[in-house]
Amino acid sequence: MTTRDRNQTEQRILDAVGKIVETEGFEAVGVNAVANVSGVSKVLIYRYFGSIEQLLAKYLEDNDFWLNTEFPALQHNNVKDFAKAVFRAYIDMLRKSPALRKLYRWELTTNNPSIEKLRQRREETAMGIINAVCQMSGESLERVAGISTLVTASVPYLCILSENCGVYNSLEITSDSGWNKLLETIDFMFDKIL
Amino acid sequence: MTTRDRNQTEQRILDAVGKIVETEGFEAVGVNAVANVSGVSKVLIYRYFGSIEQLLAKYLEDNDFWLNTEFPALQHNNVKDFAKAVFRAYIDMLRKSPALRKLYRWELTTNNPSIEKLRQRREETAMGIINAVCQMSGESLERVAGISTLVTASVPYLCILSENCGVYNSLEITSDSGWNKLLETIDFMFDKIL
DNA sequence: AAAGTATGTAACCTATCGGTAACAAGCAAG
DNA sequence: CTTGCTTGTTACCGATAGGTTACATACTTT
Repeated sequence: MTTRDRNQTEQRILDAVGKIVETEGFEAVGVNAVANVSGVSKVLIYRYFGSIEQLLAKYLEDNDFWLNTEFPALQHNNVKDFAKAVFRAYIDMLRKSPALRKLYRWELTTNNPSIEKLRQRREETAMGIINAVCQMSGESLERVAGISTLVTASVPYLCILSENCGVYNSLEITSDSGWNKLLETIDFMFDKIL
Repeated sequence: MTTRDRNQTEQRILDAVGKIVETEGFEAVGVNAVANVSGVSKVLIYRYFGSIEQLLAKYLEDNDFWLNTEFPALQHNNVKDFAKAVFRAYIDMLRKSPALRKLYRWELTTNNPSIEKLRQRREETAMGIINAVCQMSGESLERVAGISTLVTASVPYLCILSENCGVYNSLEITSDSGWNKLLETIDFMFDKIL
């Protein structure tokens, strides 16, 4: 394009990254692919972003992927409902966002400074919530962390898997039907445990 | 090599696949890589196996990756101990085998007939166990399937992640320490729920 | 108007990928 | 011995990857 507008060009490049990420994942984000999808010469990618790594870093920065949904305000009266709501939001987030699913998938095959930073922020957010639940419920840190881990680790796995596989343990993970059953189980678990 | 022994050559190729899978994962298994690692001309890979897909199919067939550990014999007297033992075995299996971790990782990014077959067999095995637990405990299928899903989905996720990340929700997923805490939580959960 | 800088493209380079053709050498059967 | 099949290697092909060089065009500044 001969628009001669650096800001617009940069945005065009970043938009192309987003499109590729959503459809094919971070693994597919290369100079040639971005150049083709954006319609911009690949030279400009290097000129404006330095490298693909830095381009991806910028993309991650723009779409702030560290646990960004505003979590339901801490309701100090009811621990169980709070915990349930948090996980519900977490599941919704991952089920709705292809890009986020692709990010979680990418993290399983790759490691780099951007990802480590993301993980660190996520860890902080998660531990904040976990500590809050600990105080509210009187349960031990290990217990709450353990339960939380079972849920927050299985969810991305199932969400990623659902793009290739329809049924897991007889649950339809591609439709609300299966996820509602899972949510019921999670609710039940918190009722019994917390 | 000029050994002139087809069986041995085929084995050499398959061994190379195994080595690549364990270290770099299924994504890295290409003709050139296999040829280099095995020291065999890549022409022979095509001649003896047809394609990389078929080579991988053979590899998966040889190392039977469908939930293959002999699970603790069904103890009809104690449901909880049975469930705990099953998951303990599952975790051990995944933590011990790099190849199996790589397989689970591969399944999240790829789909093909071999993988679908694996998933189907796994589904059957899992549902066999789940149904057994249902009958023993009197719990509903949805409940048992839900709980089982939380565990069997979070475990591969954490095992894969542990190759790039040391701590998750304050748990050390790279050492026994973290996993023991998780096992305690699982035990606790079964005590409270089943 | 002239010089310098910012924006853009086309063309090229090297490396590597999957895949094949052509050829060399061993071995078995007539 | 010679014919024919099997096992093996070398060398090549086209496609595509990341990355760079060289050049054209516009805008800004003096």
